[in-house]
Amino acid sequence: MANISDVAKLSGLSKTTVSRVINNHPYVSDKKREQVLKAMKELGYIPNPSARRLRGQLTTTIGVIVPRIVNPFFAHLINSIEQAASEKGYQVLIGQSYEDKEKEVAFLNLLKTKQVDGIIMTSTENDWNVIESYIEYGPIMLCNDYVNQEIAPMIRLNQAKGAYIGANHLIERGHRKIAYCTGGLFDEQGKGKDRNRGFQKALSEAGIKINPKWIFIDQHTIEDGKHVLRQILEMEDRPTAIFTGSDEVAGGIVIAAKEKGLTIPNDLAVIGFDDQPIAEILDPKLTTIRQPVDLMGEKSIEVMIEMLENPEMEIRNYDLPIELIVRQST
Amino acid sequence: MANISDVAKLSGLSKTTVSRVINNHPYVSDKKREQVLKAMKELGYIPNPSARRLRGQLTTTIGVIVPRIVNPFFAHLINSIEQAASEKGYQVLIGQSYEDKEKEVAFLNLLKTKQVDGIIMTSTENDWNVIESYIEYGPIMLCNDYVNQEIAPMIRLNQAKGAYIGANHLIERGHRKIAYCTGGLFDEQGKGKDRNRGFQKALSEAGIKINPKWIFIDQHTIEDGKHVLRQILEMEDRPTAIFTGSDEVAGGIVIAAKEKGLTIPNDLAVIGFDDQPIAEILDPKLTTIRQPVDLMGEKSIEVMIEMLENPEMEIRNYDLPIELIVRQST
DNA sequence: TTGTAGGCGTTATCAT
DNA sequence: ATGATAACGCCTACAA
Repeated sequence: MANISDVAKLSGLSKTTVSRVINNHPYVSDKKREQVLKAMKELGYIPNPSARRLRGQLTTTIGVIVPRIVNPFFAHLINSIEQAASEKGYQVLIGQSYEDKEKEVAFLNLLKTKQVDGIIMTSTENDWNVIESYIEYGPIMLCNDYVNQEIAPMIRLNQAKGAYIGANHLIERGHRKIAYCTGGLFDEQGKGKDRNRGFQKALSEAGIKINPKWIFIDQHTIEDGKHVLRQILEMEDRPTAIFTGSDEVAGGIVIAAKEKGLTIPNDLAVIGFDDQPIAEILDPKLTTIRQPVDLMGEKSIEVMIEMLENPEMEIRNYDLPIELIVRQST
Repeated sequence: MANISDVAKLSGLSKTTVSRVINNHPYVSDKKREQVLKAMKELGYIPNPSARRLRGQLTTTIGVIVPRIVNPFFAHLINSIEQAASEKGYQVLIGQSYEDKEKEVAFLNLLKTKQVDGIIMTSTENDWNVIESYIEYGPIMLCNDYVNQEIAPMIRLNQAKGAYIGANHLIERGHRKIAYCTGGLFDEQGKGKDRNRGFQKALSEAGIKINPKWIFIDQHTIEDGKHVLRQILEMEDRPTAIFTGSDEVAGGIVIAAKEKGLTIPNDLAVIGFDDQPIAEILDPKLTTIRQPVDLMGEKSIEVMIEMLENPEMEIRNYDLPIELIVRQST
C-alpha cells in the first residue's frame, strides 16, 4: 500500500507538499498540485486513517450507539443519521449495546482513543455519571433517550405528550377501560417515566382511575405482545383498549387477538408507538404515535457537527414534534 | 488519555515490558506483571488502536458490507455475524453500500489501510475484477451473494433450489398460471439468475410455459409489491399465483390485494423469500423460503477467522440449506 | 512557495 | 527477564 512518501517520491516533491495537497492547504502552486494529484492517482494512494488519528486529527467519524440493530426503529434511526452524516462528509460507526453496560462502555472508549470524534447515544444503559465521565474525551449527545442533566445536548421527543394524545384519542373514542403496556417500568423514575406521566394525566383529566391489573411492564417484542393479549383474555374484567409503548408489542397483540377470534378495534382498540413500517402492514392497520426519525437523524448530526466545530457551544435541548397517526386499530 | 509511557513510568518499568504484558508475551515475571496490571488499572489505560494498526497489527475487526441496514434480512444477518464475531473476540464494522459502487469501493479501501482485517460482503455492486483487486490487502469473502470465481470463499444458499421448491409448491397446489417477481433481472447473467433458473426448471418440468407478461423485475420494497398487484389487476389474463424474491414485495402484494378485495390465497396465492419477521405478521401469514440467517453468520465468521489465521487456506464454497415454510398465503 | 525534522503510541529487533 | 531504539504514516512547527 502506497504511502505519502511514495507519492512524494513519484511526484518529485516533499511529503509536506503532498500533505498540503491532501488537506487542501493554501500555498501550493497549481503546477505542483497537479503533479501530486497525478502521482496519487497513479499509486492509488489513500491516506492512512490510523496515522491521521494517531497524529490527533479529527477522524470525521461519529459513533452511534443503539440497543440493537434488528429493532426496526433503531435501524431507521441509524439510517437517517448516516444519511445526514454522509452529506456533511462524516462516516458513522455503529455500535450495538445489546442493552449491556459493558458493551456500552466499550463503545464509549472509542472516544478515548480517538476512533470517533463524538458519540450519539440513542439509548443509555449505564448511569449518567458513568457516561458523563467520557465527555472530556469528546462530545457526547443523546438522541431519543434522555436523562436529567445539562451537560450534553439531547434530541428529545415529548414522550409525555405522545402518550397523552394517544391516551386521549382512546378516551375520545369512548373507551374508559384502558390498559397500558410499556417497555420500561410504571414508576416515577425508571425508563418510560415521561410516557407514564402523559398516560396518567390523560386518564386523570377524564376522571378515569387506572386499573393496576391492566399495567404491563417491560414489554418489547411481538412475542411479548402476544403474551399480553393472552393475559388479558384470562381476565374477568377486561380492558376495551390498550395503549402500547411500541408498534411491535401492539403488533403482537393484534396478531394474537385475531387468532383468538377478537375483532380489532371493536373488541379491543390498540394503539402503538413509533410508526414503524409494521404499522401499515398489520391488518387492521395500526393507529400509532409517530416519532419523526428522519428529523431526529438530521438534527443529531447538525448538533454534533456544531459541537465538533465549536466546543464552547452552548448546551441545550431540542424538542421534536410527535404526532398521532390514526389508522384502523382504534 | 494515558498511554503506554505513563503506564511504564507509574509501574517503574519500561514500555517494552508493559507491551509484553498487554500482548501476553512470555518472559515477564509475575511480580512485574502485577505491577503493570495495577498501573494500567489505576490509569484506566486502553491501548490505542490507531497506533497498533499503524504498527501493522491485526485489528481484530471484520468489516461487513450490506446494501442497507433497514432491510430486515440484512439487519438480522449483521446481527448473527456480530454475535459470532463477538464470541471469538472480533469486532464488526458495518458498512452500507446503498447499492452504490463508490460506497462499496470506499468500504473495501478500509482493507488497504488496515482498518479491518478482512471483509465479508453480503452483496456485490462492483464487477468481480474490481473486488478481486482488493484481495491482496486482506481476505474477502462472500456471504449470501456470490459470483463465479474461485478466489474468495463463498457462503452460498442454493437459490436455484429455493426457487425450484417454491415454484413446485405452487404447482402442487394446482396453479399453472404463475407470475414471478425478482429483485434482479430475468436473464441468464444478471442478479438473481440462479433463482430464475430454478423457477424456470420447475415450470418446464411441469410443462408450463412462462408468460413474459407475468415477469416483474427489479422489485424490492413493499411499495413495489403494491404496484405489482395493481399491474396484475389491470390484466385481462391474470395469474393465480405469484412467486416473489422477497417477503417485503410479497407483503406489498398481500396488502394491496386485500385492499382491492381479493382473497389470499384463493384469488391469488403468494410466496415470499427470506422468512423475515414480516412473514408471520402478515394476514394471511406468508408462505416463504427460509434463509438460515444464523447459520450464515456463524459460518462466515468461522471461515473468515480461519482465513485470517491461515492465509494459505484452501478456498472453497459452503452451501447452506434452504427450506420451504408453508403458511397461509398459498 | 517549499522542505526538514520531530512526534503521535505501539511493537519488534536487538542488546544486555 | 528486561530495556533502548527504530519504525509504522501522517501532519505541523519551523526554517529557508
